[in-house]
Amino acid sequence: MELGLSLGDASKTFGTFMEKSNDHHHHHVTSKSLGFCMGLSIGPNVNNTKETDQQDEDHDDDDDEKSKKHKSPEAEAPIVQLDLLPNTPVQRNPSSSAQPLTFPWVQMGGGGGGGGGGGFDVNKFPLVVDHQAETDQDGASSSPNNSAASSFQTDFCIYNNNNNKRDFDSSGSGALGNHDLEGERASSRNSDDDENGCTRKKLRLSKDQSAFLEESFKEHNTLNPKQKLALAKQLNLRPRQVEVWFQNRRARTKLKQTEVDCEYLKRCCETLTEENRRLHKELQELRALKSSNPFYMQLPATTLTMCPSCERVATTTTTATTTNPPATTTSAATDQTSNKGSGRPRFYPFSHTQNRGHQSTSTSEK
DNA sequence: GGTCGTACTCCGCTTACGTCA
DNA sequence: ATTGACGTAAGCGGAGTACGA
Repeated sequence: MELGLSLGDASKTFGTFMEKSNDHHHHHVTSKSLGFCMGLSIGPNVNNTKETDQQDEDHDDDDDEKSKKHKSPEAEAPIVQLDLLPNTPVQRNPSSSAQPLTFPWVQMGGGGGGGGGGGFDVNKFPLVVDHQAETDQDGASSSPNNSAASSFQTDFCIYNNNNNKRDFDSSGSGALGNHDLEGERASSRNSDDDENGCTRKKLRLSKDQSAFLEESFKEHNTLNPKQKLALAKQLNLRPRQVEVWFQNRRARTKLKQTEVDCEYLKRCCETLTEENRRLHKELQELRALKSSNPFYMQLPATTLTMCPSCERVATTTTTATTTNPPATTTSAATDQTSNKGSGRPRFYPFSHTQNRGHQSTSTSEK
């Protein structure tokens, strides 16, 4: 009797898994490839590569070098990829794709007395905050972000008055006492924060601004200085704000990707545990069958082995007296030790010598 | 060519604020 | 009205890189 339970060459199966994983199919480690290896591919992923390639195409200007500098960490993201970019609709100008994106708040600002061709500028201190007009405009969208922007403008009034007009804080939050502290903590690296003579408080970007940035992030998750300035100008934000937004956005993407990876690996682990349990049970059953039916030993053994390379199943019938199991479980080293000096011929159903694409599962064959 | 200082950007961590249930 | 959880803008520090002196 011969029990040919080939679990495959671990290393080869791992390679197979990796190849499959890179092929956008992140299935579980299938039971078909009986190799007990877990592919935790942390190699370069396709999506990021594509993204950076596109980025390279976009950056055929002077800023190429700088924009390429910090590419590598992102390129090493795990292969388990999920498009985490929300499908945020951005209101593009449908009439002309060549024209820059326009947003309602830009036009509102121009027509609503914002002046200076500017729209709703969250970074400029309004001389007079027309709160009624603001709420009227917000009424059209009823967006909480817009309302946040309104309170933000009110806060700007506060900061524009030497950080001391706390009574004007319309938000009524309990953090008023931190305003002076905020002012002191202004970073020297953000010198543009002080261009208006005061330090800035944290703000909420408007819905449209976020949508625009999101669209831009879809195109390239990093910015070169030129793009940053253009975005900042288009959104009436400071370049530093655009920069921070992209940094935070990348961090969020990475965090979510990590969560997805973790979940995927968890499922892989569960699958492999279950597979391991099943194979152990199968092995026990076969051993029990072997002990209970010795007559079975007289029959030619049937070896069902799967090539780890091409996953082709080969069935071979041979005599029990002249063959050894190709591999009971795992390593060729084990086979080597067990057969050392025995002089027994070994049998493998695959003629790998004729096909260089298939690696032998045992070194003792050579 | 090697070294140093500076500027810039990135990331990770953290803080603080706004929003919502 | 209060409160805790959550999302996120922003600050800070360290690291890496480019560039000129």
